[in-house]
Amino acid sequence: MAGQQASVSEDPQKIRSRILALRAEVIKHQQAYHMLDAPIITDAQYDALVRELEGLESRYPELAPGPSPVDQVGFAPKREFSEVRHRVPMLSLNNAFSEEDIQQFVSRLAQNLGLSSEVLRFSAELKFDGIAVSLRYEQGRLVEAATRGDGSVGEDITPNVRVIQDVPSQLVGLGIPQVLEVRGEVLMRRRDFDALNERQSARGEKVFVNPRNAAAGSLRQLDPKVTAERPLSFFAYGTGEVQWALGKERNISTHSEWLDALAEWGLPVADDRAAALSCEGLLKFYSRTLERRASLPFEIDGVVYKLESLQLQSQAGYVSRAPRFAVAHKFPAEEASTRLLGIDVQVGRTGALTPVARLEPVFVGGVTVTNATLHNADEIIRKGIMIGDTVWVRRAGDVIPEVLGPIAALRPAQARPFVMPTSCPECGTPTVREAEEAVSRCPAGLTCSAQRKQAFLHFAQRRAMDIEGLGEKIVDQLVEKNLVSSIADLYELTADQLAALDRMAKKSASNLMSQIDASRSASLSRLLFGLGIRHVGERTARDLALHFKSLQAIRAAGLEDLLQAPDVGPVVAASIREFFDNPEQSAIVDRLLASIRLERLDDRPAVAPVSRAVDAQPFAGMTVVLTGSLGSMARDEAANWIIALGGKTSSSVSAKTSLVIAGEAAGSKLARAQALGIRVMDEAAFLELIRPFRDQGAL
DNA sequence: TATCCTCGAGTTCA
DNA sequence: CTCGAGGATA
Repeated sequence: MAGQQASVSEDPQKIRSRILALRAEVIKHQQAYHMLDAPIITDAQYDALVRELEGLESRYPELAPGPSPVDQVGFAPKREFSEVRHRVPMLSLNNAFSEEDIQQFVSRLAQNLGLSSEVLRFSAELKFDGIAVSLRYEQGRLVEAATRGDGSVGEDITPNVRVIQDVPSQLVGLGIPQVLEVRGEVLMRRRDFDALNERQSARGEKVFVNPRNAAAGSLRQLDPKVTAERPLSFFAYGTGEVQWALGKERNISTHSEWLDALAEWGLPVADDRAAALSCEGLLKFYSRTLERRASLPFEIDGVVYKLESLQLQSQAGYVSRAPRFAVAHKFPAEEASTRLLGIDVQVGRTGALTPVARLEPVFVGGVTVTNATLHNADEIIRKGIMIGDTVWVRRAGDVIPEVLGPIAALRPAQARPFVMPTSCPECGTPTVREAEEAVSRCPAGLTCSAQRKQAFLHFAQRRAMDIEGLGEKIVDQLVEKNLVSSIADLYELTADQLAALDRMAKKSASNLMSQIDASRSASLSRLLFGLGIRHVGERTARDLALHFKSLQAIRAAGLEDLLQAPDVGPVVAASIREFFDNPEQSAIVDRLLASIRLERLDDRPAVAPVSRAVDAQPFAGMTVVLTGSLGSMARDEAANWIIALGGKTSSSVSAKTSLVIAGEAAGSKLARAQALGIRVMDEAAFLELIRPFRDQGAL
């Protein structure tokens, strides 16, 4: 792929051609990014190209004649817009990717200034993923707006910026300079982006890959009426040219004071910022912001640190195209492009065929991704993905990677479309697809080895029979060696049989044996869930157990009886009947009952409400949603506390939700809660709330 | 009948 | 975590 370090030998001819190739590549991406608003590679990949080119050009200046694209901050303006020359150039920032980079930045700066690094103080702000613009105010009135362009000449986008609600056309307040150039970022909030895309696709118009592209595309409309319909936002983060009226200079000595002043005059300045931090404080700001990244209403790609003292800033000066006194501390990229090598088809427990993308490994969102689900055939068509494409992969706050879509320009001639197999890839049975359903299924049931394996894994999982040690590797072997053909056979396995398996010593075999034995004493709700009846999940299994009180009663229940149980409708009732009417399944249940003692109906939250003692129950009558990971206790435990203290938990945020408790790395649920204006509590506050009860040892 | 709310099912990587 | 779909409710 482009951007990989070619091992350049010392042959001058080769170095020269590498430099020329890199220059061509960099120029191509600069054009794609700045002129067409359609980047082909990620910022990180682009940065890598630039770094390699810079390295070669500085080591071998004699082989690199003429101007280098590296010296261009951006790219020359599109011809449709008239040019604006920036009176103070709009520079870019140097990037840092690690703590070491930051420490180095601080100590180098201290050295340059002849000061100790401990005395330096910095401001910290968000680095918005949007479009940099410069707004010129004269006597407080907006007179001109321009894009960054190549840093010295940008495009005149004044009519478009005038229709952005966030941008005041008139500044308010006292002590406004005669001339004030405000530097800031135009961006689109996530919610606005989603809504815009929905509208675009409803109208059959182009949808945008991400908010940044949407903002760029919207800002550079030739017709400002179109821009006016696009929900753009603006945040100010600095200044360009400033001229004070004679004798009216305001005493501003730090960067943070400037931001305060801009906010005072009516310009939007992001609240998420910090002043006067030490190097250590910067790193704290970074990690705190990284945690909150997913729950912010807009996208950011890092944080920016600037030396506070304006006087020291001017002492520090500039290196070619970036200030020495500021640095961008970038987050790991959330999006990356990579090649789609193939699409495999997996068979799930219910026989559902799921296409899975096999990707060339790519580092995105902090991990290396090689697989990503594509859900179903419709999804692949909707996204227009073909095998062999270069695709965008995203791994946002929500852990699970997602293929966004192909980069059309990079589609190879031999790319081929995906075809859903018409027979099961595991057992060859012809697949069926119900009308109106998105999934294809293998109808073979337990005859299909893939489904049989999944049945074991489901039965053994923690929330079902909780047989630790019965994982994928072991199940594969048990099934392939025909040691078991149904879950009932598990209870007839011997320690010798287990010990004969690969990767199974005597010790682990006997551990597994005792785990299996331990599961012989179980609750009805766990067994019901473990059977794997379609549409009967953990919750429904529990409802059924508590309603019918015995497996016999459930097996004997007719459709009418089943419908009486809570949350059971015609589809679920039919599925239950079908399961027990199947002679094969029925025989398995009979055999299981011979091996298992059902000792309880249910063994989870036998949580007694804490009523006495501190009589106010903090969660009385509330519906609470937990999201993110709590550092100090398991989610289940937290849920038990909420139930014990009068509340109810739910898995999704809706208008009925009364409270959201957000742990670390909380994602979309937190964002949704904020959108709906629902009360949000962090872990510390939650612990504080339950502390009196915890101290008493209730639970 | 339409809308809202939950549940079930499938999935990734370290 | 997200999607789709089943069930409850107005």
